[in-house]
Amino acid sequence: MYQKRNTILEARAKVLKAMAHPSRLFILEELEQGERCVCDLTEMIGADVSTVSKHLSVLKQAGIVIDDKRGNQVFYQLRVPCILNFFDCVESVLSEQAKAQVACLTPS
Amino acid sequence: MYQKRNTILEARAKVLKAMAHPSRLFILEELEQGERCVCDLTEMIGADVSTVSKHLSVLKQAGIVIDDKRGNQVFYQLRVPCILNFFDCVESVLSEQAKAQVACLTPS
DNA sequence: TGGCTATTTGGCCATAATGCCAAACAGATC
DNA sequence: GATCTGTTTGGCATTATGGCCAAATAGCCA
Repeated sequence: MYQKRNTILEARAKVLKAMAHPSRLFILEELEQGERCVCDLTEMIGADVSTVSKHLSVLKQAGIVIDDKRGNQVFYQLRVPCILNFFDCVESVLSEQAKAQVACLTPS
Repeated sequence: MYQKRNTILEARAKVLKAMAHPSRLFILEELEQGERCVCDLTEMIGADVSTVSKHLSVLKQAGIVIDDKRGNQVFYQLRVPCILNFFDCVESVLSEQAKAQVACLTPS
């Protein structure tokens, strides 16, 4: 039973881990607008193509994006768009942090 | 402008990274039920106390939990409960994966 | 076929994350 | 103060991650 729960937690952790990188979050936000080829994303991110390709492969392996080869380029798109709803919540973590920091700096 | 966007993405990535570990997800689920002391969590997780303490410190630094020392024990609780809404979506990633796998194995 | 573009893969290095043990620290109790 | 319990911190070994370069692969077009 515990084993089963752990398996689920590991699967979830993998998905989160796949998202937990600035460039990969950037990619997800871009894909929210529509599909993008590797070359587009590479130019926007400003890293080596191989680096971007590896980020995309991480997202793909996690099941978050899918790829579609057309001609000699590969287009990626979101497979599970709801992924992005989460950020409202992440933002609230961040704004809590900000509030706490202000409270810390404000002489009471 | 790009700089600003990157700062935001880095902040979000930190929150996700903090969550992206099975034991830390376990902790978050437990805390959803209510506050827990380090000793409780340690027993449930079955790792060294120091390990669990470090996981908690990761969550705390990310702003996801807060701690409250009472007597000689420390109780942790969720600071941003909405964090858990996300898992419906993560589950849909996982079920998509499962579907794809089945489709792969099924002779067409 | 040869050359061109787009993408992925392998190799390597630097850095970060994980987990344990041991030691330090904090609070309670005697 | 001495000691016990609960928690955190430091140190270390192991493993994973991120990024670049170089090489391999795939599709196009002449």
